Amino acid sequence: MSLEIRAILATGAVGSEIEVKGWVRTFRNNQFISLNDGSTIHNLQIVVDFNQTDEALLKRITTGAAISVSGVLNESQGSGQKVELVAQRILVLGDSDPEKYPIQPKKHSLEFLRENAHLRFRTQLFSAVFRVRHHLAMAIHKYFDEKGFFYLHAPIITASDAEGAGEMFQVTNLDVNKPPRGEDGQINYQEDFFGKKASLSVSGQLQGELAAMGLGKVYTFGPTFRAENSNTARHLAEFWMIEPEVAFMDIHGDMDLAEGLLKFCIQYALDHCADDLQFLHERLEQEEKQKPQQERSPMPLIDKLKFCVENEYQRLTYTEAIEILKNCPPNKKGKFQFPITGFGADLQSEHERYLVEKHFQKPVILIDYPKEIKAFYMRVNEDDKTVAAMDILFPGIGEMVGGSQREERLDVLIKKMEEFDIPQHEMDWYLDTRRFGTNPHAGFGLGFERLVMFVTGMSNIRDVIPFARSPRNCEF
RNA sequence: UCUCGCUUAGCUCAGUUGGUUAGAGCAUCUGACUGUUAAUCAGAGGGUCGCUGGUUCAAGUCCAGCAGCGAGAGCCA
Repeated sequence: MSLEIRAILATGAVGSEIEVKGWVRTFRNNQFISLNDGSTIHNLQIVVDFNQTDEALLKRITTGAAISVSGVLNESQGSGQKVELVAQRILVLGDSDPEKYPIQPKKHSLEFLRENAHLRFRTQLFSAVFRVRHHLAMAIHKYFDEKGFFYLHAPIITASDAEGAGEMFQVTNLDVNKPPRGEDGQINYQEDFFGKKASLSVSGQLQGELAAMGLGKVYTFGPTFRAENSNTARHLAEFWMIEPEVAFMDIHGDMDLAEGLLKFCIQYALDHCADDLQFLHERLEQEEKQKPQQERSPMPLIDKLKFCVENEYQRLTYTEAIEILKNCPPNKKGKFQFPITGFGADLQSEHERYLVEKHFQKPVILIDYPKEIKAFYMRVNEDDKTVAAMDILFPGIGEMVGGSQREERLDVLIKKMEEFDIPQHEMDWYLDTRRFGTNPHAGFGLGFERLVMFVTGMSNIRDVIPFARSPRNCEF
């Protein structure tokens, strides 16, 4: 039985005879193997007596090779590690041709590793990122489970295109070269697999609302698809989203739920990923040193994470934010590309960044947006000008969470749907929630990859998902 | 989709006002050394300068188109 390196480093007894399996990171001095098995960021040092080892075997111990080693765990004579494994028997399980293996014992650019996404799990950086990603996913489930939520599997294929969250990917098994057409020349979707036009889901919210109207508190956590031609470091065509939906809850409860979730997840990562976060922290500090003083982040990674757990997020209304922005120096000096003149304007990235990174210097929750710039299902406030929407903005990330209290009044909702040009007959099942036992309820969407970005300090969203899907890119 | 930038060895990059045979570090290979931690020392191999076309006696270098990648913006999570 071979042991995990994580367990050996944590509890391995000096003098014990053990076996390990892993991949060679480096082989120094014909004598020292750095072995990693993915269980931890740390490597186990294997000591080889090259005088007693077959030369042909030594030549096969190359970067990337999979090996099995048995021997005795000793206290290390070197200063880099406490214990090391003195090899008695080494087996090469899988060779790795050093002339061809792309991952070298040297620094690689993130772009290069992205092109080699199938091999990047073998680097310290990406193994750390994906271990953190795992723990954050566990934290999501733990938070909701402890609060009595039920995990709802919303459908991935949907025939509803009224969610308005973005462009959709069509799902069909019709022959795209010669689809069946009706007399009017239009494609006849009655002959398609579902008997109607279908797409990949852009949001599980509407289905979440249906479930919340019986189960009370539910959340979804699954893949979500947007066919937008977005080419940024913050968008993916396929990403994972968490969408809780709660009956009998207003916008303030919604904010508490979201802020609590973010703090819980960040604390969970601090508790469960200390070694990986330490590595990411140091990596980021190295990177910051390369940057000019002005562009440097005001806080190192772990301090920033602790700050976001310990401090209240700044809550303010859209109208208050507009006042701050209208009177702020960059607006007065004309530094904004989109100057703020008054109520009604949608906030651009530059405005959100000013509020979060310059003015408040902490996460910000904005509520009560003008009703025209938000989705049809958000509840109209008493002023009839704003809706009970909330966005949580994070430094360096932008919008982490978008949520709202839902419009529970049937007549108001129908009127809004007319204003937004949403065909009522297609959404009858949704309107039934307002016809039968309607009540104030609320929910939000959290972009999982954006949370992973924030916690790991990675600056490109394609580096926190195993295999990124983005415009013109569907490799692996 | 828009704006800007980049594309030179396996990787990261340098390459002057256009001018002989395009360089460095790392990696790889060979040898030496053998308690290393990005090991060290000596040597070697490695290039269709993204693609297509143009200007010129002469193009890695200038121009145009295309492609890919990146940064920012829009859309949003």
